[in-house]
Parts: sequence; structure tokens; C-alpha cells
Amino acid sequence: MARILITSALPYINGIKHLGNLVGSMLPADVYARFQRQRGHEVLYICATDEHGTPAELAARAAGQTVREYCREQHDIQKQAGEAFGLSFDHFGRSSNAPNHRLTQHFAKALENKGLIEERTDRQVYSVDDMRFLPDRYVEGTCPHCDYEKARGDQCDNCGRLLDPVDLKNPYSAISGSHKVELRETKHLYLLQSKLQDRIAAWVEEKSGWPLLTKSIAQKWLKEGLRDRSITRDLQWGVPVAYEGEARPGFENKVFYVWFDAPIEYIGATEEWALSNGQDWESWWRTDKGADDVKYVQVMGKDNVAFHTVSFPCTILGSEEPWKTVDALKSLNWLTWYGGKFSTSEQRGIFMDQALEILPADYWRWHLMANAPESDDASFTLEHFASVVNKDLADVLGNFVNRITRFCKARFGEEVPAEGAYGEAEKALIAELETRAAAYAGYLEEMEFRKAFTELRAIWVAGNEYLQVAAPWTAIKEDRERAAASVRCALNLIVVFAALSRPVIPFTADKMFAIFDLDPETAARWPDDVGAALSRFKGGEAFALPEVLFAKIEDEQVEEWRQRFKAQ
RNA sequence: GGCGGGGUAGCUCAGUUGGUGAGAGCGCAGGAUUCAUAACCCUGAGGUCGGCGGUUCAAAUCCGCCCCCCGCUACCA
Repeated sequence: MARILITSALPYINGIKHLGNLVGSMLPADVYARFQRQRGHEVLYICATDEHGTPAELAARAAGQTVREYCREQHDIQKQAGEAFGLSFDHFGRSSNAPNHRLTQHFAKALENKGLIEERTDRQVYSVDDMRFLPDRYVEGTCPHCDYEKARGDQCDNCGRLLDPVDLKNPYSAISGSHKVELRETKHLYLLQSKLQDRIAAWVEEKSGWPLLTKSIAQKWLKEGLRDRSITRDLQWGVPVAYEGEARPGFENKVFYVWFDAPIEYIGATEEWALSNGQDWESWWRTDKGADDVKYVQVMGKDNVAFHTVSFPCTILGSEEPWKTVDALKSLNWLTWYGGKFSTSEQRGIFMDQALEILPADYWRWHLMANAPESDDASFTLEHFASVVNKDLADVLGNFVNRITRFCKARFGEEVPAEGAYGEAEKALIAELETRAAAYAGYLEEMEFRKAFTELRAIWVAGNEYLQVAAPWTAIKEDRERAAASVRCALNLIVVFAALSRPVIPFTADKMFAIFDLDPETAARWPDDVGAALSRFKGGEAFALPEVLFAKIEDEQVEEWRQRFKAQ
């Protein structure tokens, strides 16, 4: 039994997440966590809301709430949405909680002790009316190159050039529109990443198992050379720049930069979990306290890779303390909404709560994972979604369960028939399933999700093919024992399908177990020996005819949703 | 602009240490079947592998140039 620590990129606090966010980190991590639990491993799956930073403060202001209230409310909403989607977090924490404050301040101190922190004075744009410093992108003005009037301080959307907010003509605050903006000096702490270049490069080099996307992004940053990075901000909401309750002189009104504290919350959330469950968090994170044998897996969208392969490792390795670092890093591309962007700020696409108003979680989980954006961005369309759900879930899996349970009830009654023995057809089925189940498990182990679920679908198809060959509805006319044996095999198959499918469609898998009144937790143990699993029921076990597992999506529904979600 | 990822059948995607007639699912056409959610099963049609040029006996795969989509570019997260 292995110990596996899994974290998915922390969803930002400003509103409920859309399907793109879901499939970009939390859902694949959940599928992997569920798979490894079923295999009997000790899994700890940790996530949390990422609550600090300028967007959170602005969103709170827009909502007419204090940032504290806003974050508490939004955290609860996201937590609830995650549960409704079946995300099996062992803990869903908050980056604003006490353990993260303590740990963030601890890391800053440790880095300073190693000579990796320096105070520097910056000049930044300050908005007098907003009473705050403005990050580059919150300063707008006229582009000095193309005269576009709504250029952002970091980049002009019209001509695409990178800008410095100081160069904008007629600058104003994007928050209030006020033109009373000026340059002011402000002091910040810098993390001297340049000193860590070689250590990070060597660490990345030894990570042979990272996928192409992950590794090339890391190497690109290293190739350009790590630059020192400011890790504090002039904001109210965040981790105070303090240590053991003492504010750092000159930093009384500053907090750590959200990107400094957010990854530390992986550890912080583990401590939150430990505190509320009477567990030990250090055995998961400190290699001197038992974390040496932990396999640590991170899952995230491609935009996050640099922070996890370079920035966060700077924090961890720079401390020179025995922290656990990431082993496997799964990165995904974007899911797009009809080829365009899902957008939280513009409310474009389908969001987690809306999705569940329409259909149960498993419909979404299957489609998203079977078509996960692994090699490239993938387009989500309602039409494709409906087609995948109808074909894979309703026709192939759902119909298999329906047809055999109904047939059995009609001809043998509501219990598994005991007569007859398995023959050539069953032998061939078992051989195919053993091959496919092994391939499937291998792909899940590698987190190659599309390939895994192509294989799982083929496993379901094999069930239908078997029925076609065994044809108990024909056999029963002259050989009742033969028919009974194949019905028994097919009913056993339902349980095997449920176990294999549970990582991705847990709610449905449990319905399948319920047909036979099985306890999901024990019945879902991974069927390493398919042949043995197909002999679980010997005959005489009662079952209950199930409801249809998946309703088909009708064209009218697709049309209605197209209207509701403004599909192009 | 720089760096990285991607461009393969109508759609969504596999396939690149160069080499057995380029694959899967969906969709489409035909067949078989009737246990089942007009479901399942079988067969078939369909592609100048983004473009041009090069290396090679041989290129989707290697090299060069170009076009298109996406990400990052360190003060959004």
C-alpha cells in the first residue's frame, strides 16, 4: 500500500467555477484519488479556495460585502458545489485560515534566514480616489504605440504590445475610472530566485516523468533565467508581513503576495485536515517525519505550471527544510466554450451549479473526463455533450444494465440464476476484459484520462458484444442452463463495470451496486482478477430491477440549453 | 515580438526511436437481431496527415521557411 498525496490547483474565490476550471484540475484529481483509493492505497486529496489578492477585494466591493464576508460565503458555495459534483476532497480548506498564515510567515522567515529575502523600493501607480496601489492591469490609458484608448497597463489589447503602465498616455484607474493616479514609492520584499537557479534546474532535471507540456514550460522559465520576485503587496486582505505576531517594521499595511501564500495552502489545508480529524499532517509533508514514502501528485491547468514547477519550488527548496516536493505533475489545457473562452467575469459558459440544475453530476463527469483537454485545448459544445452522453452512457452502459436485468426478471425472476456453467463465450470475455482492464488501470495510473476512458468504454462495449454472442434470449428456447449461465455472467458483469467505472461516475456506480444490495465501499475494491470477479455471484442472490441509469438527452433540451447559455 | 503547446476523416481525438495498404468513437450508408432506453451487434464509404521546399530507397513522423489556434512573457490569478 502506497501513500499518495494529491492536490488540485486551488480555485480562486471570485465566484463559482465553470466546467473549464472543473476539468482543468479538480475533476481529474478526484478521478485519480478515487481510483487509488479503490486500489487500496492510502490517499489524501487536498484542495482549498485561494482567497487573497486584488480580484477578491474588488469582487467583495462589487458585492457590497466586506472581503471577509465575501470569502466566507463564496468558500461555502464552492465547497458545496464540489460536494454535489462528487469531488472527494479529504479536506477543502481556505488559504485565509490560520495554518496558512503561520506557514506563510514561517517560509518567509526561513527564506530570509538563508539570505534569500531582500527589501527593495519600487515605484508603482497609486490611485488617490481608490486609496490603493494599482496592479499594472488595473491601470488603463491610451496606448503609446497605437493610440488605442483602453489599453491595459500590462498589455495593449489592440496592438498586442507589452506595456509599462508608466508609458500609458492619459492613465486612469480601471477600478473607479479616476484620473487621479500617480507614481508612488513603496517598499517590498523580494525573493532572490536568481540565487536558486541552479538548484531549481537540477531539481527539474531529475523529474523524468513529467509530461511534455509540464516540462517544457518549466525549462522555458529556467532557460530565460530566474528573476527575483516581489512577494509582498500593498493590500489589506492577506497574510500579514509579520512573524510570531510581530509586524515587520515598515510593512504594517502590507500582506504577502497571493501567489506566495497560495501554494503554501496545500500544506496549510493539510494541517486544517489534521486539526479537524485528529491526524498528523507532518507525515505527509516533512520528509524527516515520514513523508519520504509519500507520492505527491499535483493537477492543474497549463497557466499554473510555471508557478508549480519554478516559483513554489523556490519557496520550498530555498527554505532548505525537509519538505516534500511534487513527484507527478499533471497539467491540462483549456476546455473552450464553443471554441471561445469560458469566462467567470463575463459569465460565459456553464458553471458548476448550473450544470447540476440540468443533469446529474455523472453525465458531466463522464463527458468532461472522456474528452479532457489533455493534448490541446478542447471545445465543449452542448451538441457534442448530448451525443457522448446518449451514446456512451445511455446506449452502451445504461442499456446493458437495463436489458440484462429485465431479461433475467422475465425469464428467471429477480435473483441470479444458478444453473449451467461458464463456457467458451465467457472464457473469451474474461480474456478480453483482463487485457482491457489492465490497460485501463495503466492509463489511470499514468493519468492519461482520454485513453483510460476510451478503454473503459470498450469494456462496456465488450459486455454488449458478449450478450450478442451468448444471446440468452435465443439459448433459452432449447438450453435453459446455457441461458442461465450467460445471464449470471452478465449480472456479475454489472458489478465489475460498477467497480471499474466508479472513479469517473461514482453516483451511478453506487446505483449499480445497489441493484444487488452491495455495500459500495467494499464492493468497489479494484477487481484485479476479472475472472474471479465474474464468479462473485454463484446463483440465488436477489436483485432489484433498477430504474434506467441514464436518461437520453433530447434535441429540444439541447435547444433550450443553447438559449439559456447563449451558445454561439 | 520572444518562448512553449497544437494544426491527422464532416465532428472529437489516437498515432512521430522514419518503413507492413494512415487508426478509434461519433455522424452517415447497408446488413443482422428483437433481451433492451427505435437500444445493441456486424460491415462499409470517407483523409493531397495546415502550406511550400529539402534530406532519404522510404516522411504524418527528420530539417528549413510560411500560415492559423492556444498559453506564458514574472505587478491578474
